[in-house]
Amino acid sequence: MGKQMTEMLKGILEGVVLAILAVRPAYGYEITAWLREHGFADIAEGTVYALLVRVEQKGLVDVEKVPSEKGPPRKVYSLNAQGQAYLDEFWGTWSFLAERIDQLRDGGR
Amino acid sequence: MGKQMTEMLKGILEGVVLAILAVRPAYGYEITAWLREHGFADIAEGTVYALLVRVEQKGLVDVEKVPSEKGPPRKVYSLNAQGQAYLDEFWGTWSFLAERIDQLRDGGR
DNA sequence: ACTCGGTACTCAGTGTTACTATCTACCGGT
DNA sequence: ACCGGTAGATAGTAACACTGAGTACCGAGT
Repeated sequence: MGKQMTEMLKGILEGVVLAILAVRPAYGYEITAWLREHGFADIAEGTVYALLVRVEQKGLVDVEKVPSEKGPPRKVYSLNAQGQAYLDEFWGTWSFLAERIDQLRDGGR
Repeated sequence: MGKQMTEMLKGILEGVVLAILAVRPAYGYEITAWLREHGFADIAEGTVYALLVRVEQKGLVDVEKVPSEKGPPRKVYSLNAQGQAYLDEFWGTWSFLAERIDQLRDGGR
């Protein structure tokens, strides 16, 4: 994947992950797999975990340790009220940006 | 403007500026003004100049000094072939991302 | 019993990017 | 002579995703 994608993901990936958590709670490994399946091909594992730590510290998600049948216990993240508010704001910002940029593409004005 | 916007702009602003230059050549101050008028309200002046230096060093634009009636000479930037190629790639990346994210918004899948 | 592959998470260090704040410089009008 | 608007440059900072390595746990095959 290009460097462009990498840079564009900044500030977007966080919203994407929160959007995933809005559908249903999930744990890091699962989210990474989901992203890979859905076209965000080359997102490093470490990136997702680091991001989850950040959103946890910001208080946007609740965490629950769940023992796994294979491997170490899973940290299952779920969106809380504050996270939902943040996500709503994210969609607002995204809509605004996407609109401006699509406008820019067809016609330059 | 929120911190979210700031972070989202990373990797996008460069494409936006190149898209502006694709329509017609322009200089830094002009680009800043254009951005302000078109809703990218709080982009600091220094940001645009730094960005222009970057794209110039990457060889994506040609530069021409044009004496101004007011103030110091303008550095007029115009998109060259390499810049056009980069811009095309940017649109490709953007389309991909925008599609995934819009998909994510309505329904989570 | 022992390795091996898959699952799951952690962490230190790096590079890119936009912001802030400040500075230089030129011009016309008062 | 000064001031506001035009035009550009620069040093330092913070945020974010990446790289690369490491830890740990389990079940199946040999």
